[in-house]
Amino acid sequence: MSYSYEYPRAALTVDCVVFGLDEEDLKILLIQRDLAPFEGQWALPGGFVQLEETLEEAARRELQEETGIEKVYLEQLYTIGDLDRDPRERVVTVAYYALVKLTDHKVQAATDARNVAWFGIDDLPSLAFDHETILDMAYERLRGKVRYQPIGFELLPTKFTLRQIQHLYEVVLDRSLDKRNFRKKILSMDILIELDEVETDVAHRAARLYKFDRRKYQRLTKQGFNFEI
Amino acid sequence: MSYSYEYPRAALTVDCVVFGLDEEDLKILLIQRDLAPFEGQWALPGGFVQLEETLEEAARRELQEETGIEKVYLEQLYTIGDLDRDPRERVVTVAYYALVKLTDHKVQAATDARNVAWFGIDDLPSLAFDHETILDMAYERLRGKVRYQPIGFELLPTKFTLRQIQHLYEVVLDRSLDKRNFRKKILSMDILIELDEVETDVAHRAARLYKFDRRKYQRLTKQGFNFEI
DNA sequence: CCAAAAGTGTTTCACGTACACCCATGC
DNA sequence: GCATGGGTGTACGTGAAACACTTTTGG
Repeated sequence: MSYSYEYPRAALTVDCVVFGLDEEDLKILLIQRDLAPFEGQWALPGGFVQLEETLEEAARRELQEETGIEKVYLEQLYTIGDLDRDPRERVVTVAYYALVKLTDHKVQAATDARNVAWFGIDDLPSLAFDHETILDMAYERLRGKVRYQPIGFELLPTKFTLRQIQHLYEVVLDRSLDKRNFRKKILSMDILIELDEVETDVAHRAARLYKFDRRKYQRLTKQGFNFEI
Repeated sequence: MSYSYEYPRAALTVDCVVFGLDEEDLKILLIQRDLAPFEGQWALPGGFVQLEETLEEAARRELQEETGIEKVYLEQLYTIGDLDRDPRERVVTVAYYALVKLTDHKVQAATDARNVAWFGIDDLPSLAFDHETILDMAYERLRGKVRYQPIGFELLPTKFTLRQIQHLYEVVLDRSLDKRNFRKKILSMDILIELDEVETDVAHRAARLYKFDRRKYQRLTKQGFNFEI
C-alpha cells in the first residue's frame, strides 16, 4: 500500500528531550539507535507522527514505546526543518521537552530491544542527527522557564525538602544560592504545603517535607501573582 | 506528476502573525482568502512548505508573495497539529510571528489578486481555520517577550522618540507607564544612541530622536546585562 | 560526642514607584 | 499668547543580597 500526493511532502517526526534530576546533576534520557542511519549511536527518543494523532500525542506515544515513560510534564520546544538534518530525505521534527520525577519513574527498560539510559548533562555521548542542537535548545529553555514558572517541581518527588528545591535551582541555573534567602523567598510565595512529615533514612537531622500547592498557585496567578526565583 | 510514500503524510504549512504599530494601536496584517475553504474570509498570510526550503524560508517567501513584506523580524511561535484544523485533510502548521516597521513598509498591495489589510488588534474580523488561536498565542508571546528582549524596536522606525517607545510599551502591555520613570529606565540601560536630530512636522516642541544601539546591546548582553522593562 | 545538615533574623543597599512643574515650538 | 507635548528630580518604601550561629539527629 502507498499514498500519493500531487506535491512532495516532508516526513514529520517528534523528538523529546527528557530531563531528570538526582542528587548530583541534571540527567538526560537517551536511546541507542538500532537502525541506520546513525546505527548504534545515542539519540533523543522520538519517531514519526501518525495521521490520526496530534503532535503531543505522538510525542507521548513515542516516549512510552521507547522508554516506558508516561504521564510527565511535556512542552513543545521548537520545530526544526533544516534541509539536510536527515541524510535519507527531508524530515521536519517537532521537538518537545519533558520533565520527569526520577524517583517515581525509576530507570526504565525500553519495551523494544533498544538500549535506554540516563546521562549526566555534562557527560553526554555524541548524538545522532542534530540532536545536540535540540538538546541545547531544551536546556536553554528549561533554564529560562524554571525561573518564572513553577515547572521545577516536575523534577522533584511529590514530597520534597526545601534543600531539594534549592539544589534543583542550583543545578539548573548552574550557580549557588543563599540558603536563608532562598527559603525566605520560596516560603513567602505561599505556594508550598508544609507537611507533618520529615525525611527518613538520613544520617543527620531530618528535614521537613513540603508539597507544591498547584491549586493555590493557580488561584494566586489569577490574582496577578508571578512566580519568580 | 505525483509523489508516493509508504505511509500517509500530513501536509505542512507556515502561517505568520504580522504585527505593526501606529499612533493608535497594534495592527495585524491579514489577507482575504480567494479559495475554498473559508473563501472570502480573512486569514493569516501563509502557505505550503516546499521541499527545498527551510521553514523560515517558507514563511518569508509566503509573506513576500502574499503581502510584499520582506526583511522583517521573524520568530517561530508554535506548531499546531490538531487533527481537524483544516477540513480538507491533516495539515500541520508552523506558526511564526513577524514585527514590521509600519513607517518603512507602507501598507503593501499583494502581488497576486488577494486583498490585504491591516486591522486594529481590538477590531479584528473573524478568521479562517484556527487562526484566532494562533493570533492569540502570538500576542501573548509578544506581550511576554517585549519585556525582556529588545524586540519592540522592530516595530518602531529606525529613528524614534522616547515618547514612541513608551507608547509602544503602553500599547503592547496594555497599561499606562510613568513618563519620568520610563525615560530614566530606558536611558539607564545605555542601549540608545542619542541623535543630533529632532522630530519634524509636529505642532509643538519637537522631541529628540534616538536609535537602538544593537552592537552595544549585544556587548552588554555578553557581560551579563539583561534587558527588562 | 562528633559529624552533618536543618533551621533561623537583621542590616544594608539598590531599585521601583509616585508625583508636578517649567520649557520650547508652531500656529 | 496659547495649546501641546518635551523634558526634568526627589522622596519613600519594598525587596534583594550579604552574612553566622544554634539545633537536631544518627552513628
